[in-house]
Amino acid sequence: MTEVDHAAPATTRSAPATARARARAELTREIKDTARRHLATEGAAGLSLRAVARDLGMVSSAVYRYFPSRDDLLTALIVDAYDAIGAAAEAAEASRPRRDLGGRWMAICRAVRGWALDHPHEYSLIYGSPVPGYAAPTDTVDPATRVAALLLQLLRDAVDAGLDEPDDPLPARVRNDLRPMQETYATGIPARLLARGMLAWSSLFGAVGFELFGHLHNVVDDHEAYFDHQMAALGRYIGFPVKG
Amino acid sequence: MTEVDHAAPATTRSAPATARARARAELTREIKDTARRHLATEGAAGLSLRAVARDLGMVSSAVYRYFPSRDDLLTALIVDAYDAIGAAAEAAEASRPRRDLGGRWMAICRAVRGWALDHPHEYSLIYGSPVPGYAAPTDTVDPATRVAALLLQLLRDAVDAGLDEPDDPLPARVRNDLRPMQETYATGIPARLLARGMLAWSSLFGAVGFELFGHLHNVVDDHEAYFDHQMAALGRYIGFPVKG
DNA sequence: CATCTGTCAAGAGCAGTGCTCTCGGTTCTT
DNA sequence: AAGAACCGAGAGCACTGCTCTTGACAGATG
Repeated sequence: MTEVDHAAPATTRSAPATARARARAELTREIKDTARRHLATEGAAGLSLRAVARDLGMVSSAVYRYFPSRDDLLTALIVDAYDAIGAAAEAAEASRPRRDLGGRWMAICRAVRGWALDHPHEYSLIYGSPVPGYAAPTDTVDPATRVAALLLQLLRDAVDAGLDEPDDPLPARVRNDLRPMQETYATGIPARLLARGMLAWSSLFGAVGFELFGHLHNVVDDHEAYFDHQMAALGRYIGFPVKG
Repeated sequence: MTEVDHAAPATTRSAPATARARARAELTREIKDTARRHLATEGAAGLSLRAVARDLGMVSSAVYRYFPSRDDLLTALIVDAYDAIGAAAEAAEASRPRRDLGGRWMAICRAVRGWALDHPHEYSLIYGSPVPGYAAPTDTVDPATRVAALLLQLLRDAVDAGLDEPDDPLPARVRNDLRPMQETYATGIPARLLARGMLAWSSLFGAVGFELFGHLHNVVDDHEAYFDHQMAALGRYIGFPVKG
């Protein structure tokens, strides 16, 4: 989405200089949009470049001018999906008062679940099994961290608000292993608390995945109430004051 | 895997009466084996009936005599995968003394992770995003419950051993929602404990999925130690005595 | 033993896929 | 205005899942 800016140094970023570049940006967006629509109905494996081209009234080979391969188109969709779920979580979290740690935690959880239910195939794309034969390029790692960054900030705020470090045993091996990332992204968060937060992190996506992928079929009926309870319990486990 | 038995009422089940039936069973197994091998290298979406046939030295249309469609072959692989991971978990759990609740919990967790790492594509098939355009038939639900059944038995044993029900708040809505399945599969397990167990259940697969699908890249290095610690913490959260 | 029925592998063929290459025409740059 | 870069169209390659037909064979029946 920012390739144009990289390639055209001396142009304003909102309106590309040439008409060609403008048309290109427009068409790139349209391709992604229809691809996303196809993704929503057919799923990732059913995403066909030819079908997308057909929908746009162009010939299949023309699409290759914009995305050199099907995987590149997929990558663009993955980046967009990470950005979208990150933005959804950020918006939900920001709507809560900063001191309401439990509310912010629940807001993030609900936003993640809500976005996943609204965009199941896009969620599968980023948190489901990786598309076989497709290796996520490095462009995807940055937007992929937005939700995690939100949770880390929440932990940091909790520490500032006086949240005690839990007294779990934490093996030295794990403590040392976490140190590099702790120093880079989680300054100020004690290791034991960080470990608990990371457990909550993967458990959140585990719960969403279980619901979305059908593993709660015939087990739970009121998925929303169930999810809310489990995430509240998880939040309390970390130490957030969650009412429930 | 039991179609022959259903269709041939008056035959011993170990040795099919006719040579033809024997050959058929043999070839069915061979097709599944090579399909599994292809799955391991190409992934689910790359599973090609023609390629499987080629490997077996037969023509593609012949495979359709054994599996009416690609999806049916996939279903067979899914059933086998559920059975295999269930068997792995059962075997690991059974190797622990019955009273060692924490050890049994950790054995199950490690077995699930170990099997997943050994068979990543098969794991993706059953616990990753569902294959698009493919609806899991009812044949798959039974073997899919083996790991969960193991955990429920563990909870039951814990109750018998005197494990107290946690004093979390549990909304009446969730309690009522869980009642039917509680009465069918989880008799004797108090609702609050059951809820915690189910959180651990989805968290276990969330953790395995996160590792397998690359979400811990550049976050954790020593995945095994990290996993062990998180599962130990989770086990203690349920109330199992896990040393760590 | 002969015959009849059901099963099997083989091959051709259909519609679809990702992707490459070439061919003209347009557009931007110098 | 000339040259370069870009673009859409079309043909074509190798592949896919799947269907249909054909001829060979095995097993039960007369």
